[in-house]
Amino acid sequence: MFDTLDARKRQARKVVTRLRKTYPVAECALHHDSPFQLLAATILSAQCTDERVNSVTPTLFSRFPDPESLASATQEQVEEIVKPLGFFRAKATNLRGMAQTLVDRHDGVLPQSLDELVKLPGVGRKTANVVLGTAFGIPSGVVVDTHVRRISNLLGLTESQNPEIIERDLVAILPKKEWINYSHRMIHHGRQICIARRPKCLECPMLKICPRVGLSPLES
DNA sequence: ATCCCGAGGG
DNA sequence: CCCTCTGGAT
Repeated sequence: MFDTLDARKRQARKVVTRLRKTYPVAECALHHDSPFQLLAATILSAQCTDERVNSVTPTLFSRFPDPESLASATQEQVEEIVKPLGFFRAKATNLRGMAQTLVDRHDGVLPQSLDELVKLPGVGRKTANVVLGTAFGIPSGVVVDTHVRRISNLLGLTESQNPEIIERDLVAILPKKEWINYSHRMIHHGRQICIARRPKCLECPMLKICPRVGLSPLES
């Protein structure tokens, strides 16, 4: 769609402008009171809406508010709490392993580098970028989740389906200042307007710059 | 490429 | 019934 790097940068600028105008406050929707809790909530958010994560984290964090307490929890205790989220065995295992690793190797404190965060059980680039950007204000990359992937493809900002390549493409055309906000706003946009199943194109602030329009019937 | 896993929408 | 929801590990 956009052949040159320059063309994609121009498109990216338009997208960023309209996102900022439409969603002035870009915030993380996962409830948390500490970087550790944000990390735990983000691990739980895999293949599951943030609302559902928020429905179990009050219980989880009231019983296990920090790495030490979560590391000492039993598998059954954690599974019971996270069961409604799906993947409950893997998520419970990852949460406990993550907490145990923090206690054993990091003095119970979150490392502030992508390389170290990614070594924690259940933590990939997406989760590490969320924590670095949102909890520590360190823009180490762009968070690429299902919404960012889908809409970035739709808007012609990348052609790839591979999250790592998508992140590389986005990093190349977005100002570093916008990395964190871009993801938060895209995720919000994906949930409210550009919904995967049934996009509300007629309400979309980016209708005029969306290459999809004209190629297929407009969704209401 | 496949598995983990459950809930809700269309 | 199929798809999607802030993925990650094997």
